[in-house]
Amino acid sequence: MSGKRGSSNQHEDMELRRGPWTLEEDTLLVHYIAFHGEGRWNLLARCSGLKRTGKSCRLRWLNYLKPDIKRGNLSPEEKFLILELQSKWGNRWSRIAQYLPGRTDNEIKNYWRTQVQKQARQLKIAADSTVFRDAVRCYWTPRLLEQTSCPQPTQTPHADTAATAIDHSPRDLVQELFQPSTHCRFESRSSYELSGAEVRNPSTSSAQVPDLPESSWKPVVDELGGIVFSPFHSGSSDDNAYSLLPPMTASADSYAASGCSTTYNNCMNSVGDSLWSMDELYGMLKTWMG
DNA sequence: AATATGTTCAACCGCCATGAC
DNA sequence: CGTCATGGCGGTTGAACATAT
Repeated sequence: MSGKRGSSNQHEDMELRRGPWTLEEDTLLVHYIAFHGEGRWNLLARCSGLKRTGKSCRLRWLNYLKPDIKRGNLSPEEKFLILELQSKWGNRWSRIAQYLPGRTDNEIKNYWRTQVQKQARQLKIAADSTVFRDAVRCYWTPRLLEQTSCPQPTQTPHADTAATAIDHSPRDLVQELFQPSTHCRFESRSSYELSGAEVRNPSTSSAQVPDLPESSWKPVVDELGGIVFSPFHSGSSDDNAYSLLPPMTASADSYAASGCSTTYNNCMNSVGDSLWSMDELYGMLKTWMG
């Protein structure tokens, strides 16, 4: 709480309200800002008649009342961006939020905690571990990409795409982040790189997926911080597709076309058709990742 | 229908950086 | 240079709601 030290004034002496904001308070805050603009939050709190701290007013405005706040569920593109940027920058939520127009750092943080960390807990992996990040990139990211209408790479890759993409829409940024030649590769295929289009439509793509030994399907961390991709593919389009759980319903053809290894299929088959065991999945991941 | 458990997300807290004095 | 006020950030909490038993 700010303003604890120093001057004792009338505003501090009066009882401050806490908890959920009322419609009246919201109206008061919106009208005040309409007349006086944002900023100087403590002054705002004192002069507006709100019995709130400046911090509370600022938070309410930035996270809820500001006109350009976007409502509703995060799009696949936005989720993809969160995963990708979090892997680059860690929990720099405000920085990540700069690349998702209309989304607040609080919302992104909540998404990460409720959705992403939940998966980590279920897998019994630390959310900040390399294993988990690889799992995100190998299972989750491809699914989100599938649900976007991109990537259809058309632009020249950037060395640091995010740093140059602040004015882009999430979809633009997804496309930039998903530049195949810089971000997607496999350890054992130095000359082979998946393009986004190939990933999206593996069964119809003209991609030349080479025959590789099962053991070669091993994701590696891209030293540039780009996407490290595994071709596991889900046909699912419901919300479960956001789960880290491996695909249950994708056709054998699509797996074959996408180059899915028999090791992977064997693992998946061994897990069963009804429920996934997180322990088994984690064991498979460990084996699979070497 | 009642209760327990899990999930979501708005709001708060404490710390830190910055700038004014 | 030290003190203080302020704003911003990331972590955490808890009420409301949803789902399971």
